[in-house]
Amino acid sequence: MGRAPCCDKSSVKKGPWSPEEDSKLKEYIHKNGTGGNWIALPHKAGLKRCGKSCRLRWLNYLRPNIKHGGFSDDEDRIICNLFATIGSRWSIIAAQLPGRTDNDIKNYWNTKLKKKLMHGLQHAYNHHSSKMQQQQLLFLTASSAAPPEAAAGPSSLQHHYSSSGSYGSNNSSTSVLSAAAGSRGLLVNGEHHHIHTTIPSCLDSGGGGGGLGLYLDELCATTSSSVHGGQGLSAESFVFGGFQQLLEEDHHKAALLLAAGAANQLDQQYSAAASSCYDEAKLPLVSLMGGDSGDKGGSYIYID
DNA sequence: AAGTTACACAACCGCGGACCT
DNA sequence: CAGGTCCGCGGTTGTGTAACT
Repeated sequence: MGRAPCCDKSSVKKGPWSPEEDSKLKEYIHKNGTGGNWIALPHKAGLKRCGKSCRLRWLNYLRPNIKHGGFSDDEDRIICNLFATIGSRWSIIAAQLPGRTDNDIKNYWNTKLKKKLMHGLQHAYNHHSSKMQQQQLLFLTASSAAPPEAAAGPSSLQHHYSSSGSYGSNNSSTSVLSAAAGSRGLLVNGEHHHIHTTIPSCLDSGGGGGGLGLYLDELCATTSSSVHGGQGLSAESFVFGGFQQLLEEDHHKAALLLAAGAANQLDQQYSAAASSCYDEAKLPLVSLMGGDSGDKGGSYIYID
């Protein structure tokens, strides 16, 4: 037995709302409130609409004090940072931005902010990696590009952390990061790859050297690393994403490019760190993680 | 000027979970 | 406790319009 439909689809109007419908809905809610029952509301308000449609229209458009468009740099930063920490939990992100709706933020992210970040990263990457300038930089998200295995989340994947240095793990941020990472999948080309992170000397805040080995045993893997202690990646530093670098000549190497910092800091932060680290890196440099502890932190990830 | 493409935004859909009976 | 109902969320699709050819 299937789920009962929320309304009679054949008798409700769909598509864009007319000004008359808007005013009916506004007037009704101003007089009566939502009544805690969106299903019954359209009938009471004299609207031939599904309750869910009314709810959406009210919350995303008609509700007082709604702001549309024109996101500020501060808002960009907040969105990036929250996306880094909790992933695509738009309602939670929206709660931090008065006047913004989850739908608005989601659309803004998908249409503008993601591209803005990607462009900044690609620009910096190309600038500092002439060897790879012919290669394809591909944005990846679990929902759109990663294969089903990756989209299935961490439980379907095997993550092994191997330590080749002295670092500790932070369980609290592990959980946050795993949750965030679980919503994404990062495809690492078909073979067994080792991913290492290391702190570039220029950015190391003094916590000591050493690298983190993160083994990805399967074709696909979510990425997560929350090792703290100065060497690792922190939840706060994990901004979004992933990029996949498909290496044409060295075809089994793939790279993750994880954005760092807020959108308007990307070029500056990435460029500075990448330029000082790139020369040292024997393996393809694929990622910079911006630090959460001020401007000193940061890590690279590379894959061999 | 007409046709096509790209983009931004609005709206819909289906699922999971909370709540109620 | 089980089943039904509804809400809220996130992903996806649809639509209008600006930009381009």
